[in-house]
Amino acid sequence: MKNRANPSASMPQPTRADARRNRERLLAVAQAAFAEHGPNASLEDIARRAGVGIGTLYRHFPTRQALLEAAYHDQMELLTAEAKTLLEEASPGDALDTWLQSLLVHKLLQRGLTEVLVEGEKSGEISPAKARMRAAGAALLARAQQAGAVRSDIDILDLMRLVHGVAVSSEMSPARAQLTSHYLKIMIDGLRTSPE
Amino acid sequence: MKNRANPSASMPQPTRADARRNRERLLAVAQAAFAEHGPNASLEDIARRAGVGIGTLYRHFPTRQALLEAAYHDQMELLTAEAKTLLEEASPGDALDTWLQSLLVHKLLQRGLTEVLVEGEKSGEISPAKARMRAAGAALLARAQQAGAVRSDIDILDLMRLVHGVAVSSEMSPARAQLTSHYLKIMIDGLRTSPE
DNA sequence: CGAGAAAACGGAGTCCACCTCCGTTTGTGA
DNA sequence: TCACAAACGGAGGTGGACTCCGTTTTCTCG
Repeated sequence: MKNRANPSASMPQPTRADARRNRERLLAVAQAAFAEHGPNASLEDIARRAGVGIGTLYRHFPTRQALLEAAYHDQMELLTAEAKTLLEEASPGDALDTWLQSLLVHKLLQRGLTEVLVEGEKSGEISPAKARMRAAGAALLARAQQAGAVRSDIDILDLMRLVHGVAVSSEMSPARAQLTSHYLKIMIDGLRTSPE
Repeated sequence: MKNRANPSASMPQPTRADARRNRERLLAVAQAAFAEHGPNASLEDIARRAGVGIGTLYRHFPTRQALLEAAYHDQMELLTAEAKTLLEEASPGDALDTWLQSLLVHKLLQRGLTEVLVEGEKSGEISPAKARMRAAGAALLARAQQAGAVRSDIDILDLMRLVHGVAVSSEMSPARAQLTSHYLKIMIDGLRTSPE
């Protein structure tokens, strides 16, 4: 039984110049494609637009999920950073709300981020960037819970799933943006209520 | 511009005996297939298992959506009936909660119902069964709102979308059932809080 | 600078699903 | 019984996912 593929999801730093170049182009095109067509954008199309063969795409990113994660790597780092900053904010509850809102803004702009963040739980294998973001979010959540601002019977995974649900709820309506913030408010109100 | 296909989504009562028979078999197989593989089950497979050609499937149900709606027709009628019954219940708030819970139970058992209920909003064309169910749910919601048990800034569509979100949230986890009811509770708490 | 090996490339080929079109079969009413 | 509309079914075109392997490119070392 040989170990699955490369170290972290999709080898990060190829050695050869052409490989690195192709990886960059693929990521750039993939970001645009996912933003435009959602997470099911055609991989053959992405390869074509990046000017590489389909085989090259699959060598760099063995699964769709790997490509998605790589494409949203920067977004996730941004959200990680924001969570860390928000840890300084005076009100733990407000800090968490703000972060959840940021999450949704990113999700709206980058359709497909949602899937990245929630998908692949059972399949083990969480990318480092995603793990970092989760850890940062967990800290924010824990602080809010200790302050009594948020019910204690949820963890960071629940939170991610719920945000995912909110994003999906409003996805098909033309007035997505308004609905999303409306639904997020409702969910946040639900989080505030203590379990008992 | 000729009118789109037949009267309501997918002609309900074919005249010829063989047609009616095939329609039944298709529906039975489709229900099983959607339950097992979700709303993206292979249509060719459904046709094969029903012992008819793929052309026959498409003649009866021009789109996947039409097949889904027909397959879940009975479920929707049940939910409609339940909503009407619950209108008699003493506590308007509890009645709504109970109904939402039923919705989710059906959704869990019949993966894909969710999509049926939410999908096809913009595309106009709502099947009569769905419309009836919505109307019944709307009555339940209105009563709860008038009793002050539920915030007033949502309508039945919001409610359906939120329930859809809850179903999706918990879908990928192995412990779906527990998560679902947990998330539903959170959402219901959020609904209770009045907007101001 | 010029091999030669290793790494990377690319696309043809396979598989599978969607959906349409039209020649063939079947049920029904006269 | 027969004629004809209704219904059937599957071949075929489209397009995406993913694999495999002969060819090309890059890097390294003498």
